[in-house]
Amino acid sequence: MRIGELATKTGVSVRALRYYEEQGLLAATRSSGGQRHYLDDAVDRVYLIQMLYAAGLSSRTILDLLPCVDAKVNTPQSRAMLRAERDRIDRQITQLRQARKRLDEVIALSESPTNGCTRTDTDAAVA
Amino acid sequence: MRIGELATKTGVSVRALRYYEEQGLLAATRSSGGQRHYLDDAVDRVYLIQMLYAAGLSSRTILDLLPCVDAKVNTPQSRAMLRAERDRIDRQITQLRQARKRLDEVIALSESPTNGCTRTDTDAAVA
DNA sequence: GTAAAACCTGACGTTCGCGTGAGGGAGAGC
DNA sequence: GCTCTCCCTCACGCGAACGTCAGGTTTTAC
Repeated sequence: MRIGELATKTGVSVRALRYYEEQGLLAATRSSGGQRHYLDDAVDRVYLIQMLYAAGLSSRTILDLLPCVDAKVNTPQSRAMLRAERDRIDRQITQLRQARKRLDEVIALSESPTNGCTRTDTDAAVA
Repeated sequence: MRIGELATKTGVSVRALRYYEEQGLLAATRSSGGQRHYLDDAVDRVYLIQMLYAAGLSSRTILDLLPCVDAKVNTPQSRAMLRAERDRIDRQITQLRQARKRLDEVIALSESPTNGCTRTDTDAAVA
């Protein structure tokens, strides 16, 4: 398939797909005219890349990890890298949970009936 | 205390603290010579700001939320904002867990003894 | 009173993951 | 062969959270 189709299938912009290629994350063959052609499994590849981006990994880190995910590389170094990233994600989840907890406390306080100035949306609608 | 002390106490750079003030997140009094002076509770304030940054909130969002955290503002709008951010954090945690799961699968595979090319660090040390 | 820290205000630089034209070729339908 | 859509390669822009000089002032220590 060509780049436009891959873009609509994955919901990722054409610009982003070209950027992924530039970063070495997504390979494509070229037609005689220079246009990119992708195999069907590129769709999953893009999803995977997006997932890792969403997890806060940089292009560089993803580039290092992809060969491990493809099981083409399996060295002590690559496994250490995988574990390091997993641990980083764990720490990030912990941080997020702390922030969430903190926000929850504030929300609970602001919605508590003991707080004089609490007003619900329905109150506001009535008023 | 002055800005340098606050920086070392919190582990945040002097530049960052000045940036927080610029964004309206962190107030400071000034000496006659123009130098910033902070109260002791500024330390906790900085930790809170860092926590919210780590949770992916922008300066602007933090600026909007801080009065709620200080319980100085409690309107239907502010509560909706708090809940919206909490939900965003929840979604982010979900995404992170997915990525973590994916990495874990890869790690399990790479460390599985059925995988021919698995080699532990101790193996490497022996070899 | 003098030197060394520590501090001040601009203001430009950096990184990342793209968005957004500009200007032109490739490919499919008629 | 013509047009229309899709695609190509530069290449600049951006927004966020600071880093990093430059050039000058304040505070502190001796």
